[in-house]
Amino acid sequence: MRSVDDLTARARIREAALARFGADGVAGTSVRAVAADAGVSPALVLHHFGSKDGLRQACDEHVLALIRSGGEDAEPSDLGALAEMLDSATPVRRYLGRALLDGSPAAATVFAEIVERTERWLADGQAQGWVRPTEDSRARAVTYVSWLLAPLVLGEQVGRLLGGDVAETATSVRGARAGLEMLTHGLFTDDRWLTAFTSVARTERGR
Amino acid sequence: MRSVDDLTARARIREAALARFGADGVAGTSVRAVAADAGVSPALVLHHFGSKDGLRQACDEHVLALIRSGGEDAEPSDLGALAEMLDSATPVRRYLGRALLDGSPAAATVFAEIVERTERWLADGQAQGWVRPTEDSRARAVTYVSWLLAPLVLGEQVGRLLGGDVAETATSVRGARAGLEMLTHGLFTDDRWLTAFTSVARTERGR
DNA sequence: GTCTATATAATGATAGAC
DNA sequence: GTCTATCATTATATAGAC
Repeated sequence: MRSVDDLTARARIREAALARFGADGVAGTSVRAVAADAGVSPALVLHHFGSKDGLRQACDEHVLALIRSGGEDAEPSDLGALAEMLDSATPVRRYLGRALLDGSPAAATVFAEIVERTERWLADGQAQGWVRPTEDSRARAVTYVSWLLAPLVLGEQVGRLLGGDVAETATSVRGARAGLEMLTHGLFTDDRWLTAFTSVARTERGR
Repeated sequence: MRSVDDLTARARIREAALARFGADGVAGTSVRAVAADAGVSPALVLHHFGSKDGLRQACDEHVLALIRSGGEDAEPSDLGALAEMLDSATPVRRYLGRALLDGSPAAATVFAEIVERTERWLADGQAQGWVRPTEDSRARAVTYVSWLLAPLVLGEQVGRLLGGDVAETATSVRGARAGLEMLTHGLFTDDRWLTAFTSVARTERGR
């Protein structure tokens, strides 16, 4: 693991901004705070990135590159390489969570790309017989990804209720196991909620 | 539906703050902006709520009361009364999403209460035979709730990829249906991911 | 590349009239 | 209850020396 002062000042600033933006949000973070964390003057931050928004964009692009590098090779979007990358880098996880909520362009791209990969992955599985068929494969992929990313945004809440620290390995293992259980055996033993919902949706559409 | 100017100034300010806080975050919202939306002077906002943080607390409590009123009577925490309430009030949804991410006390309470209700609901279902048994009912309830609330936080992303407007009825119906499908029939046809994960988790713990 | 010093605008909050 | 006027602080951003 490389230490902090191995980085150039520019990279150190970006790293500090990523952490701050993730923790307090972009609006809740001042250039001064980032500069202090990075051990430089506020002016240097703006010298390198032009403006606060420029700094935000640089963080966006950095995270986007990270996500892309950590998933294109391995099997797409299951709980594999991507989850591992996110699990090892808490600041990135937090930043991405906030970016998804704030709706930055890069976050939208990340989400769309993960959905794309997931949809292909599920289609492969369906062809090979280990994924159940569905009428609306797009909606399934989107919903699956939103479930996959949910702990990323709700991590603090999940962590508190599951005992350990947020994103502590033991904690996330409990959640992931419970999730996989529901995804393989299902949660309900019969169709009652599915049929109930379908009829409600029909009524809704028909009125 | 009651119109905006039926409300007292105090309520109008709170309503405006809820919307702004939800859209731009607390840090990204100025007292002046809230005052402008509510059609009052900035000073009046602080007169009624003491400080910006007081205003935030008032919003928290209001949302907490809303959630409690919209779920205690009906069947707890399935896609029923709660989902309906959230579906009809976009500003509340957005506010709650941000509050969950920011980790306000009220948001933590909301999350914990929903998990509590859900766990009881699932236990009932298990006793009556329409919910599958599990080893870790707590983790399952937490994970289920995080999935239930995922579209709330990732709504913008989900909406964009599913075509329609965010939280448009037709759009959310597609996602909800896909989710229920996975929860009743399961997503995978065999144990491959569950066993793979279990063995990985064992290795992780053993080292 | 990095700093100090500073301009300029916006922010949360207060005082006091009505 | 509601306003106008204002203060003190903090914000982003720039200028220019080193």
